[in-house]
Amino acid sequence: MASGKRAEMMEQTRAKLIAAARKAFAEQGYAAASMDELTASVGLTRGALYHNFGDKKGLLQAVVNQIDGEIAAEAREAAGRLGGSEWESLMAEGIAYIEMALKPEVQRIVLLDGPAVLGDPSQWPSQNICLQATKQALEWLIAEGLVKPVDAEAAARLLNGAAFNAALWIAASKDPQADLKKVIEAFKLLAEGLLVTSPA
Amino acid sequence: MASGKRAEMMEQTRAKLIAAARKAFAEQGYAAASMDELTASVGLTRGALYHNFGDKKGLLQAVVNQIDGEIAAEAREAAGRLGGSEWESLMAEGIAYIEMALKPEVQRIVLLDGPAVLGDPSQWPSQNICLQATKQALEWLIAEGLVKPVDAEAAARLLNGAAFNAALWIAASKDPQADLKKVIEAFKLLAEGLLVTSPA
DNA sequence: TCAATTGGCATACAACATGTATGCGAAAAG
DNA sequence: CTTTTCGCATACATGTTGTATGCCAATTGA
Repeated sequence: MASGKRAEMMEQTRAKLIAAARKAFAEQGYAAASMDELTASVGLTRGALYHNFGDKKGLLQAVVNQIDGEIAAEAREAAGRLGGSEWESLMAEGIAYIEMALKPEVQRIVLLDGPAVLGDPSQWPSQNICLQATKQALEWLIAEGLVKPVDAEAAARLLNGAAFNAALWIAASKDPQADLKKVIEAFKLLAEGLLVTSPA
Repeated sequence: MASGKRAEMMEQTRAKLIAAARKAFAEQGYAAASMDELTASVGLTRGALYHNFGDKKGLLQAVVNQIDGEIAAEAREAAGRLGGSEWESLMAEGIAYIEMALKPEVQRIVLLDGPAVLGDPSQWPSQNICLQATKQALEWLIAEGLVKPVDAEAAARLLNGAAFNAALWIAASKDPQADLKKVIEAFKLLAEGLLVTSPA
């Protein structure tokens, strides 16, 4: 059993640091966030940080992992919510990505600072969750003969890239609600290029 | 008429600084690049930098503008090289973007560090050149009845996002040449979702 | 229960980085 | 030829990351 009081406390400090970092990174950006202030805001010092996460980059990685997990869970839920076809689930998933990426927190941490500090998102273990889901859905659809025989990984990567990048644009838009509708429509049209039979 | 010796020298220092920055940012990344080393590498000091560009971010902006200009020029050339249809030109342009984005220099400076430091690329004056070109091509195709009546800006944004993001993935791939072919094929298929009449 | 030891976190220190204020010297102006 | 301008170097102030060290509570073993 164990895990004792020691490990329990440590998990708590890790959680506190991640929460504080999530807030600081979202509000000030990664580069501008001071680790002194960040740790002090939860009653700790940088000693706790370097002991638990190695360095500033390690803390960002932990934050990104957490957010990405939430995004993947949300997307899965959105895909399963409506009991539509596999293709409709894939569309729902892609649209869920776009909507998640509208949150300022996700934009700054995952879409802007993340790639700059951690490198290509497709290399993150967390991001692979999203990509893998899209890829597997595509592979199933291809095997089923509903989608043209295209490289699933390449197509998944294109769809995700389009979705995330579109979200970045919407966030800076004057009328996010209206532009979101336009993007979703265009996204569906684009994706239908992969389908064997044009819908309706 | 002027421009005199003074302004001439200043243009030269600006050019030297931009060239040095382009090299340093590409090799070490924006955050890790030391402005002391950077300026010293061309026989100057940070005094010249802050006088000419305001701050480190201003220098990055100048570098990004230069690279983006080159990308737009290259893409236009690729689009005009083959005398195909307007649609084929659009595809050639998109593919040119993907290929440009394979260069490590472009990846690190424009795709990774640029957005983190300067914000959403669609707000950059330089990036708008690429987007505007894609958008106008789409508008023409829509007016001509060749492309479905979709919001041109949204579609352009999706295409560009897909292209650039795919390039990021290819660069980390084990077999870039093979994956590039796959991505181009998938990219064409996706884009054809916008066409009114399926090709072939 | 008590001594020994582990280890999570605080403290102190060293190396740098950016941005600003000031000064010099050559080009431009008159 | 004097005066002014201004591009750039120099010097300084402030803040940041990462490491080395120390302390004290929690664990372990008898």
